[in-house]
Amino acid sequence: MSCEQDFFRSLRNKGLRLTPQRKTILAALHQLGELATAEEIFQHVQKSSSSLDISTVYRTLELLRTFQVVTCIQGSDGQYRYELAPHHAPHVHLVCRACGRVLEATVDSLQPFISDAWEQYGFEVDVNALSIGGLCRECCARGR
Amino acid sequence: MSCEQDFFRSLRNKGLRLTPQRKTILAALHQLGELATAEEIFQHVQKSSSSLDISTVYRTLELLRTFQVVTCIQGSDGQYRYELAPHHAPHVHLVCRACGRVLEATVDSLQPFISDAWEQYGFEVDVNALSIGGLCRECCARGR
DNA sequence: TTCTCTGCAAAGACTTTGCAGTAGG
DNA sequence: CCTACTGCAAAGTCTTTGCAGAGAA
Repeated sequence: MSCEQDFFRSLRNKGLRLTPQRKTILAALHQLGELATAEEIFQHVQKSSSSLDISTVYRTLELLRTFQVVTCIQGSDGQYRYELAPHHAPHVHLVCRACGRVLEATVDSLQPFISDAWEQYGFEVDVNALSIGGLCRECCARGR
Repeated sequence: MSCEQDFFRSLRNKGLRLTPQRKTILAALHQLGELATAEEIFQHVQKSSSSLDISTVYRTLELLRTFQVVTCIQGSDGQYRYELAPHHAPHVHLVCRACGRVLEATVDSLQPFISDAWEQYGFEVDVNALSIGGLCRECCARGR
């Protein structure tokens, strides 16, 4: 995966190292695909018999975040959730406050707001780490 | 403040009670105005010599939230911040990921997105509890 | 070899919960 | 007078940190 190569290069530029643990976590992120918590990544890695510490997961995710290899949002439960920075189209996460489900939405219709935030407030919206709270179809119907 | 009257009515409807602590916390929210953490509300109340427990603050904020008297967002530090549900125009919070500052933006330019989320995904956006991450003007300039 | 990284264990920050006494309606 | 509410203390959850040994470059 080219992603690892890129990451390795970024690391080397700063005198940092590509350890097996870091490879493993990067691989887990690929496999999990969707937004995953540190704990979920940890569990996933445990299953594939590699052993590593949860603190390493946190440290690595933070590192990946500073390199913009992953993005992170907070779910409705307050936990951080990570995913690989999209090579595919940027998207927004719709987080249901009732059931916690996360939908992905395109950002097209958000464009006016993004421009507006920039022009009026000089605020640069993190398009790739956007989470929008609300109620999903099912919870709406259920009258929550 | 009419807000307290309304709250009292809502409480009574459910057989709940309007205690001095609840009044105090509601007053603190009025006085603080801006987004405040549970801890800040607690501190504020301490100063005015009323004594109450931090757990009561949490419990009351949760109650106020279920009655939609307050809305709550998470700051860039992951803490929950509360404010009275706007009688004034709904607004969005722009949260700077670098310095934590929170700006308020109007929701007008967000309208296309809100409609889109509803039409395409059946998702009802919480307009009053929206927090958008990004970089504020200063942190942008500082090259973060 | 050098200096970053890891695992371990412990601490930290914020929030929630159980319980017995207090007090609102 | 009933039962919701509070303060207290303790536990819980997620995340961070200090340190000494391991291992990448």
